[in-house]
Amino acid sequence: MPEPRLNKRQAQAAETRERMLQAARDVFAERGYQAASVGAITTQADTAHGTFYLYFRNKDDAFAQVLASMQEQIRTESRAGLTDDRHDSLVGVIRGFLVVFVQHRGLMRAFLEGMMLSPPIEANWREMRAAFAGRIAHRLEREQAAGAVRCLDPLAAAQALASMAEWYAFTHLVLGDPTSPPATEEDLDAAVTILADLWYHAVYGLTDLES
Amino acid sequence: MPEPRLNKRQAQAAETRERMLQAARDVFAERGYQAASVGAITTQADTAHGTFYLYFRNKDDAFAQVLASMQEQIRTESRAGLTDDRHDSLVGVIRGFLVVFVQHRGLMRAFLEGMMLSPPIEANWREMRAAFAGRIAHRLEREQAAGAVRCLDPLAAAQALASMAEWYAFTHLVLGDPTSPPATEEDLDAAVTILADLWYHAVYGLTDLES
Amino acid sequence: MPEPRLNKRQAQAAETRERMLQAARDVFAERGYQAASVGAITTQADTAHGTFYLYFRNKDDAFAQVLASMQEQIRTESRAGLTDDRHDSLVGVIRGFLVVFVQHRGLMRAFLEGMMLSPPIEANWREMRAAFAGRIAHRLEREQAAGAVRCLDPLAAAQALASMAEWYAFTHLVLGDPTSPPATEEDLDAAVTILADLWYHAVYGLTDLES
Amino acid sequence: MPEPRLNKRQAQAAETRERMLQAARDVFAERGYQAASVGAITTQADTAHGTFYLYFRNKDDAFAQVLASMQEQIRTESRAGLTDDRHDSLVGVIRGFLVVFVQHRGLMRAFLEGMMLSPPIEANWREMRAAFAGRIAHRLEREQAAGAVRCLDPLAAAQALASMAEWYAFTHLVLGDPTSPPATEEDLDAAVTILADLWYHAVYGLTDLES
DNA sequence: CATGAATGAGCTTTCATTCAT
DNA sequence: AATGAATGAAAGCTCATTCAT
Repeated sequence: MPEPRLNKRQAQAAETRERMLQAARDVFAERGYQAASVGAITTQADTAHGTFYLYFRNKDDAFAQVLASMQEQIRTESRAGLTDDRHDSLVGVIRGFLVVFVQHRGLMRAFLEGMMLSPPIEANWREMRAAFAGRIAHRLEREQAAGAVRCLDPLAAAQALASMAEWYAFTHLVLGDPTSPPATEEDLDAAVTILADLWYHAVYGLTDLES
Repeated sequence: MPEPRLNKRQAQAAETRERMLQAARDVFAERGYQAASVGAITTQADTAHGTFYLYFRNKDDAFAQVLASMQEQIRTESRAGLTDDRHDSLVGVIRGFLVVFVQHRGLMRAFLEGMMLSPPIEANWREMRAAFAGRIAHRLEREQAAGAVRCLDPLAAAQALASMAEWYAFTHLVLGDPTSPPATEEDLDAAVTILADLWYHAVYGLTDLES
Repeated sequence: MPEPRLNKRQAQAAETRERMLQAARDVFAERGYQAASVGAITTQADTAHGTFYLYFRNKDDAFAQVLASMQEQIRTESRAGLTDDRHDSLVGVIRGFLVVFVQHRGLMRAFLEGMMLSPPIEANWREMRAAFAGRIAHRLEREQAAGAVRCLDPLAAAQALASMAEWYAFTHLVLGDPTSPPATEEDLDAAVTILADLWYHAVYGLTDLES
Repeated sequence: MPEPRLNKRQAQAAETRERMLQAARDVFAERGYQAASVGAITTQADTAHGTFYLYFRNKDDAFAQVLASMQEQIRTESRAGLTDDRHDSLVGVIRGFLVVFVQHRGLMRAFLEGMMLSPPIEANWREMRAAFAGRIAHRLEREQAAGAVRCLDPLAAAQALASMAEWYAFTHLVLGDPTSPPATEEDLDAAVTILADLWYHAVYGLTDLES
């Protein structure tokens, strides 16, 4: 059984780690990937400069941990209940996806920035997207098997549709005029509507090409 | 007949400017927006360090000029002949759009990176996208008026579809394992195919919602 | 009793700070305000370049701190005992004033140089002089009230007399052939004598104008 | 007899020289000694950058020529008529001296700045002051011989009194709050009054020391 | 576990001066 | 006589990282 004195130290360490991680989150979200500095993080965490390196191997590692914690949070929250209705179900999935961009605005921005600069971050993002596209592709395959969807490459289609949602979300909900206020609930609704509509028709729609 | 005396110096200066601009292009494309350094550019251009500032006000100005020259080239080349056929026409537009991403791989990456860091660059990109989306929206409106397209917000739809093309192009043709070779002609063809297919059905497709 | 663990680091830091400040003093005194470089200071202090910025916000801040330390030293030393005798007392004040110029030759030169280049430094100097002139003016007023001094604007007179002392001191004790040795004790004595004589007659002398 | 074609060139060259000198004057007066740049001067003179070096050996040389032309102008203008009256005569001399500071405000400031940085400029200034002090000393000697002035070192006294005028003029008429407007006619009058008064009493006044 | 002083490579920018034209 | 492109040596400042305490 661990002695209480050690436990106390461990507890304090855990508390420091949490504070540091939260500080990193804040700073990365506010300043972006490059502009975030170790000094700013330790100041925010109210620790000494060197303490940073007790919990992170380096700045990149800190960013990776921040992203990981964000992704964990997303996984926990996004248990979108799928209904029977194809369209409602799609709307639900898209909304769940977009909500993430709104909630983690600053971090998503930093994520994209980091993606352009650091291969590991790019790989991270690639995985995230592969998971999302994979689920969509899987669903498309089943619907194709059931004859509900016309013939198209399920994976490519899934990636393209995910791209649409992702980039539309990013440009409309994350970027936006920095002077103007962040995205509102109405912006989110409008985005869900147009994306779901196009997505639905892209997949289930029939055109003269099929006739 | 122009005097040779005057021309010789001007010609040499023009040559230097061209070399410098090309060097800036190369370095920005290779290293990205932030990591590019004035020193790397002048080394590449084989000039003295200070010469950089004869041709650019500063690093940002250099990047702006590089982007401008790229955009100029794009405008010159992208006179995609539109055919009568709706689908062929769409394929042409999309292909023209994607080709840019393939040709200016590194620069597009730096562009996106810069977008996240510098408001003027973001504004630049915003304009570029507004022009593209505007043209699409305009076309959608006309087709709606002609009854060929169902009721949907033309601008929002145009932006969403442009997002799809843009981000799919970026992630598949620009990003990607830096070790693996760049996108091939087949990658391009595949991208055009899936994007055109989805786009076409998203706009012209009819589903049970319309019945 | 202070813990040795804490003290050792603090002591080392204090020592570094002192070394850095002394180095800054030396370099500013030797090269002047503009020509002094951060590199020269850190070389002199035998520290890394970046260490400079641990102790000073920037070069101007370093200069301000150097001046402040000089002024502090002056304040500490200049507790000139005033005697009852008007003339002796004046000689004491003037000597105390001049001694500063001799002791801080290089720094006074840099001070004056900085004054011409940087408004904050000018303001600093202005304050210093206002304090000196203010004290003189105050004394003149009292003596006027006592009928010992003829009618003249006490503040203007104080400023003019301070100017005389200041500029004579500067030109004779600070400037001068850089090759020739600095001012000697005799130079100082001679300066005190002439300044005190003129000052005394300027204030207490009677001429045909008063008859 | 020189051919007219050559003369024309010479005339143009003279005109360019004049323009360049005037531009240098303006720039040095406006920006000061260090901050003045060759580029600013040639821009102001509306010539090519390199042309500067046809007329000046380097920046220091340009400043020296500017100062020389100013001093020439001062010599030409300052033929102060001396009256029989000692006091009036002194007022005239002091006023003539102060007027220079008011008229050449910016240049005087640059002069002082340069003095602190460049030995040749310091030497230049030293000469200028020696001439002024010499004339005063000479007059004092004559008056001492005539028994009108008490026993004091004529040269030292002249230097001290010149210092008073010089530094009071500089601090009150040249420096001044940069935000406040430059010295007015009233400032000048006030300065003349106080300086003449103190000077007169310093030289001709009798105190208890003489009794 | 926590500290924070110290490091030093690296960056952008300015500008006096030269010299081929 | 005039040009102006080219040079390159400085300079100030930031910040990720290390390590003795």
